[in-house]
Amino acid sequence: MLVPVNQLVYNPRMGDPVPVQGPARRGRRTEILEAAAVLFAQRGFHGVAIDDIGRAIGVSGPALYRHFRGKEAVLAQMLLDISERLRSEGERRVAAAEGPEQALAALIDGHIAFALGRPALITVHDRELGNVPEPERRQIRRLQRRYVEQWVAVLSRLRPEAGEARLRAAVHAALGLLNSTPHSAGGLPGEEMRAMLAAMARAALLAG
Amino acid sequence: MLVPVNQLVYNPRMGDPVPVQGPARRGRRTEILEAAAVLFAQRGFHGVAIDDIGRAIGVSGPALYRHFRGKEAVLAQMLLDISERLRSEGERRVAAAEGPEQALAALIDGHIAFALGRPALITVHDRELGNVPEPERRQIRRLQRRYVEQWVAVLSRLRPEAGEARLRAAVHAALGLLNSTPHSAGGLPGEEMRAMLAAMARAALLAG
DNA sequence: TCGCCTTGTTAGCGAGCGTTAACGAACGGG
DNA sequence: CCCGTTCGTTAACGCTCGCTAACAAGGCGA
Repeated sequence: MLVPVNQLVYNPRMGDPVPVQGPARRGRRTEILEAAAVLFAQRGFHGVAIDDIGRAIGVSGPALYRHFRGKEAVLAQMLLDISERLRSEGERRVAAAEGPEQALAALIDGHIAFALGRPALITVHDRELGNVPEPERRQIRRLQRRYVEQWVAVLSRLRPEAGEARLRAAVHAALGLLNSTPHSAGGLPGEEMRAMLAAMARAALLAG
Repeated sequence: MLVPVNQLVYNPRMGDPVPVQGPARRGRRTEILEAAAVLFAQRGFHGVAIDDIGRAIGVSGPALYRHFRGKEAVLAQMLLDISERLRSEGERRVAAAEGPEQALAALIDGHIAFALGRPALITVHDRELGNVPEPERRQIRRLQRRYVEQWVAVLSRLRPEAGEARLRAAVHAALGLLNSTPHSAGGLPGEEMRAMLAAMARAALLAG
């Protein structure tokens, strides 16, 4: 099997170069972010060493510093990506929907797709904000707040009698329900799980 | 103010002994477990040092080894306590209820009381199992499973048409909803929060 | 072809961690 | 009154970690 040279890992101590297994050579930054997400989700930010991340993608530890300013920068970039993606996807979906019922369903479906498709990212997203250094922490919080406010806005059109504080708390609880799926994964086939979570989230939001 | 001598912290480097502030002299083991729970919830198991735990209760780091075999033993004891308490309380409540509707409401209320009353414990309980060493890990898992099965049993009497796998997944999701309250805490007065969470969990479980 | 840029490598530093060792003050029973 | 037990202390060991330094190989434009 022939492999382009830039897919080889250089390591004179390990004998001949070896092809990088993995997702077909996107940028190394992305590769690092994905490997780190899985590790952070499994063991927590402080439980993962720089060398672990490197080993997961077939390079040595300090190679990471060619792409990030440090370990905290990896986490910060990761959470920024997730928050921004949730927010923009949410905006897109709400704009494309006609009426608040459809908008709510679209928000729920989008969040479920993300939670089931990238469980590690969702896990890190709601556990590790406290380890992000201060400048980026604020930005991530802002994005998260904007995302929640989309949900609240949609929901307050469906339940105009409820106060905003209550709706916000209800949205947080519903997101907690959806975000818990990575931990309790398995058991159910994907499509059934998706439908069940959607029904549960919808019922909870309308009952809260 | 007079203080019993055994409430004084001995530390020759810090000048005169100083009264222990804190919950009125229960056992040191309990004191350590409670302080550690708060710290673990805030920063994660690996983000907390032995010295942090000691400092939180007014003693130095290695004092902990008079009461626990090590840092992991603190975590293990903590999760064992929580799991056992959830399980036994659940059993008690289910036994005291008449009919599955009341039993479900009792389980929900009990879990909410625990989540709102001891947010740090709940947080640690569903995040840090992975850091518990192997002998105790299994025991904790067994207790958790028994607790979930109580929920499943009650729910399957209310919805006999649904398969057990589906009910189990629904229960996990509902517990995720309830366990998320520590993160989104505040905003709502306690009683309103309690009632809202109960309504949401009930609706979600009956809709899933 | 030369030389720079990119992206790896290994070696090592300094800090922090969990843990153990050795010791000391207060208390309680003989 | 002493002496063992309990529960603290400080010091230090060994290990791991994040990060930097110094160097190397391949690609590519002038």
